[in-house]
Amino acid sequence: MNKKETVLKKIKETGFRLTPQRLAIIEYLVGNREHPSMEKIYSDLKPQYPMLSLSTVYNTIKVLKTIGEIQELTISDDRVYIEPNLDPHHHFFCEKCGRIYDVWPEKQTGPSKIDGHLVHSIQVYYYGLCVSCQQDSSPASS
Amino acid sequence: MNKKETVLKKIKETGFRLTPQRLAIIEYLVGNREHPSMEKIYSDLKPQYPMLSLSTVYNTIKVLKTIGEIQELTISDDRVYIEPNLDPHHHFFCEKCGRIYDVWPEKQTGPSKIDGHLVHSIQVYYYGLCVSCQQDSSPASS
DNA sequence: AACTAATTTAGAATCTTTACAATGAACAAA
DNA sequence: TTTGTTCATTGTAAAGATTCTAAATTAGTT
Repeated sequence: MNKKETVLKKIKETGFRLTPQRLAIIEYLVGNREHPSMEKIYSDLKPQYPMLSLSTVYNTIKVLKTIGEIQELTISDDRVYIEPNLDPHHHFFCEKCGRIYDVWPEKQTGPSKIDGHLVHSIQVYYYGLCVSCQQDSSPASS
Repeated sequence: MNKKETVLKKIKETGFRLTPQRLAIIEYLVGNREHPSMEKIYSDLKPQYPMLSLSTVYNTIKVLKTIGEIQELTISDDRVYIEPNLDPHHHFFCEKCGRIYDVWPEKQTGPSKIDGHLVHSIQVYYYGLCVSCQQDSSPASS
């Protein structure tokens, strides 16, 4: 069973309904190695699915987060980015261009408890100047 | 020279002006082990400094970030939290009550470059259920 | 085919953060 | 100490992301 089928099965099992809009969003996210914002998901899908609304994107992302099939990155204060790739890894945020890069740690450290607090997930964010922006000296893009 | 004097000196040296409002905010933050939001800083200081505006809090925080005397935590998507304590440490965010706890790593890992990207700072965020919320079974507070 | 509850939709509302323009004040130089 | 320039403050408006709402629709079940 592939990833998409796994997600659809989980949707059903948890009592959520499968709608064309949700299917479209799931297909968009499965295998996606980018970190799209809500607006990006919406505007990318809108041409092909004109019956899609931004509210539904928010709603579906909430469902997918609830069933543990995506994570939300609060790496920047301007908006939330979606991480569909649950393989444990870190992120680098370029303070100049705003791009987000995946960073793969040699070994993921993941304590289940820390100071008595129960840990559900961990996010490691690196901030700085990306390779691309180190080369050119043009002004910041955002 | 204590911490407060260091910050004041740095303000002057970098060409920024020292105003009563900025002094009040700096005094509020130096030694503060909490993670106040902009609104919290404003409402805590307002009674004693009625001539303070929220705009000035934002402005002063921007200055303090520029001179490297505070960090901003984007641990939650609802707002930015200020971290006045620059001793390198991590943070735990309780998904039930919203409290932020400091977490002190045994040894801080801090590469200056990763995949070629120049790293200026690192944030490690843990998410889960805090000690306090594990004990009681009352509904979430936010 | 009918039923019920979940979902979608568009738009309004909310909330945080930024922008703006007029007023005020810090700092340096005379 | 006074003056002048530039930066800072203030209050409000604007922007932008996210949430809420209520009516219409539809998925999944009977």
